Amino acid sequence: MPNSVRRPSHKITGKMNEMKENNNISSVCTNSMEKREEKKELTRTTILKRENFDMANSSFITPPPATTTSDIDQMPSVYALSTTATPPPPLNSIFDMMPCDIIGGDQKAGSLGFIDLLDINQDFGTAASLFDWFAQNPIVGSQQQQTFVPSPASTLPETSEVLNNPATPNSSASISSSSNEAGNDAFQQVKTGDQEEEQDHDKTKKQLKPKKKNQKRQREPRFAFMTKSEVDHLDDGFRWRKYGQKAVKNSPYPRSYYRCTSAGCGVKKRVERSSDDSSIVVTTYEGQHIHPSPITPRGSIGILTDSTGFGAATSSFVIPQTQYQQHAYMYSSSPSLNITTSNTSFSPTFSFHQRRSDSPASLLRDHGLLQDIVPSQMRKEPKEE
DNA sequence: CGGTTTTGACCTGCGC
DNA sequence: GCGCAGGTCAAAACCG
Repeated sequence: MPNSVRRPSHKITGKMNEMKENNNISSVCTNSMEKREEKKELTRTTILKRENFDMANSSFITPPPATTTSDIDQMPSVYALSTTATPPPPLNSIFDMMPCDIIGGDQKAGSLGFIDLLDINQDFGTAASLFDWFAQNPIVGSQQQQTFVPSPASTLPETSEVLNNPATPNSSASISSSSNEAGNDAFQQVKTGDQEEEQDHDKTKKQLKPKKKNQKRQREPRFAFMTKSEVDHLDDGFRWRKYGQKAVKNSPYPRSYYRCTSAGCGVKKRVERSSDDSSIVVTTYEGQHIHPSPITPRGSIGILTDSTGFGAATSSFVIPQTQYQQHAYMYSSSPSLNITTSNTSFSPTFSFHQRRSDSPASLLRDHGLLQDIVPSQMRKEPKEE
């Protein structure tokens, strides 16, 4: 499926060669066959994981394999950053039992659908997947407090990390839905709050083609998450075309740029590995999908769909998400960090992730990602409350 | 042949 | 203005 490296080794840039010499990076191979085989191996892992899940019954056929013996086995450490103004709306679905930001920080209609979660899950590589955890920890109902397992204080998060932003990956949000009008409104607020992007859809193109001078480039809201995976490009249910790759400063790993292949859809995403922990992949989405996911056929999982039929068509979940807190939250696994959900309104009792040099926030901050995701004012450390 | 990836060149924003 | 780094373009190569 992936074309992998299609050029002879001599085509690889010096930087890449350098990277290969210094790291055991799966994505950096000067030998195309090597890389291809490597990809196959990774894909195999992915498939195995998917097979563990009974799509028809929405349950695991066999217990998902645990990867560690730590608390992380119990539940994934999930970190999230949300950048919107108010708490998310009520979650009256399966999402009630999920860290909302995992399934999407989308302000319009929820981002990553259940299917998409699966897709992500399937590519978690060796990490204990979120889905694994969900399957094992059927937290049902509301008024439930979820305390996420802390990640090792000395290192990066062990499993996955979600950084949320108004924008979400496969948000069906751009398509109006009776079930999430509020979400749409909220989304508008979010967009206008951040920047006036009425034609955000066309904006991307504009900013690419005739780059007018003195016209400050405005970016789509972003949504980023971190996953521990051997696979760089996670399958999120959408089709992407790689349009660029750049070496990242202070990082041996390159950053790849992808664009949604759907006509008119300007959603982009970039994927890079953490320089500190090569097993962690940081995926950043930018923009809103204006179309259903083309690769979410596992419809039996579609527990929730949106009334427009959009969600139904895609088997993706649509969360009438509105706005999030106008701060960068860390859905942390730290014992002191809790997420409490309510059945009437999603008013998570967020606790700010304590500043730690090795925290995901600082990680992103230090590596230039956070600044792209979270508005500057929000990047400021939350005040003690 | 159409779609995707690769990759050097180019553009843009920003700090100095 | 200059240099740097991030982001994008687009031709060529590649794959099914």
